[in-house]
Amino acid sequence: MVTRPQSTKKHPERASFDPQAFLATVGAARTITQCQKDYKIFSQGDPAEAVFYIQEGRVKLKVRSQQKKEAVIAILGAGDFLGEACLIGQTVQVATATAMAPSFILRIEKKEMLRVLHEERKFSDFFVPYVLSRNMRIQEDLVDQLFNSSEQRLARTLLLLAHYGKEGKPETVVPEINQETLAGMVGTTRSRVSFFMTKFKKLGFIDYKDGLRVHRSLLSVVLHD
Amino acid sequence: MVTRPQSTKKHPERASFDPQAFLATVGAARTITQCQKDYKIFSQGDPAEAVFYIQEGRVKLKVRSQQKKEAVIAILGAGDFLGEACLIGQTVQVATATAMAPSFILRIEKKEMLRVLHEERKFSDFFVPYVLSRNMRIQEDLVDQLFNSSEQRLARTLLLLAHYGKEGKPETVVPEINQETLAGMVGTTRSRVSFFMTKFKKLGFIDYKDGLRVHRSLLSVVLHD
DNA sequence: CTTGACATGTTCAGATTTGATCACTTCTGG
DNA sequence: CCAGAAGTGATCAAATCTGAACATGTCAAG
Repeated sequence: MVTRPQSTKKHPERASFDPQAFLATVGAARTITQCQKDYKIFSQGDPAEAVFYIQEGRVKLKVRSQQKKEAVIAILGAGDFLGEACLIGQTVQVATATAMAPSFILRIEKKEMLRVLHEERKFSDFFVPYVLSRNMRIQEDLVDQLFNSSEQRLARTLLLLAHYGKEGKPETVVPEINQETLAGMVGTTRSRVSFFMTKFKKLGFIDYKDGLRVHRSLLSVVLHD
Repeated sequence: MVTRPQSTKKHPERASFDPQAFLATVGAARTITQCQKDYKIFSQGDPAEAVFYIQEGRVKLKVRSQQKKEAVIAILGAGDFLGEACLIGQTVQVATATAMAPSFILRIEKKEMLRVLHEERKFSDFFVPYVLSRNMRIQEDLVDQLFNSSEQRLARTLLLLAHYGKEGKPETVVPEINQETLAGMVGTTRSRVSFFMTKFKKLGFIDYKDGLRVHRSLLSVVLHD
């Protein structure tokens, strides 16, 4: 399963932090890239020497195994960081980061990131909770994997992608997500995803009026035994 | 699958940090508990208002689902933190933490933890890489779940528990770990674990001379298609 | 020694999942 | 208009997994 896109709300325990203010501090050691859908920010195996920050857009983090299987371990959005592992000595990227939509990506050199983390209290006060929350997100995904069937995981993924939990209305899922990617997120095969999608459609849990729409009734799948 | 016990080596990118020095700074808002095997540090659902630090010992983090299934999401050792989620506003524990061996556990009140993180640069310089490395560990577990069969995941878990990657010698696995727990870590059933354990035994990948011992040859299971 | 509590080995039928394949539908560019 | 590419729906045998049952082994308390 996969980490859901970052919701805009931040950490309740902390005064919110203005990314712009942060930008100001990193001086020259940063680059802003405006990129299109399918642009590769980095690839698995690339040397890891910078951290990336999503100003706007959506990015998919994909891992490929020796056996050529692929899994999507996270879908990240505005406010998320990528490639933080280089900060703890990871020398190569363990995943491939691809833009799923036009995005603005900020690149901060590892050295600069370390300096800012060390010297700018405001920034580390912001970053610690951020990393902790990423932790929680991944942990939830792991728990989901350990407990639930692929049908339930698909349902959960769809609900999260539709950012459920906000309002009660059926919400449109990010349109540009195909069953292949869903399979990678859920940890199953495309044929399985297709199978469940038609099942959900038949049961009225989802529909395709103007893109894929997820109904709250899909929750019953997640909750059921 | 499950996060392996903390190895003693710390983050290569950072000067090492002396937990004792850290202890000195937290003053009165900490408690040291010496506890026995099976002592519950906290239970799923408990209010989360402190962070715990393992000075010595080993702790199992278990989650129970509505359907009463249980999964072990991490096995933590000396130098690891527990219950950090309260720092980002999590109000109840999402897991149960149980000592697997006699342990020394330090309890730091949330408020104090936040203060120290904010004010003691040395501490946050230590904590950020720590949380990032936890992140990596969980992420690896997630990837393992997404890619590998339960047989492979069991093999990987055993190798990690035997802290493979240090030397080359067969190493004794923590003796006090039963198949039930292994099943919870791997995300499968006990009967499956038993089945694979006997298989591994027959193939000479593990043996029981003086506790469970894992051979490097078990790696072949992890690596094989 | 006997009992009970636990951990483990084994089996098995039924459920689920995989992986591969084929057909059908949009699209898109030439 | 056509060819190719990509996404989807569907099927199916083989592989894998679940959940439950039952047998055995070990240990400690009574």
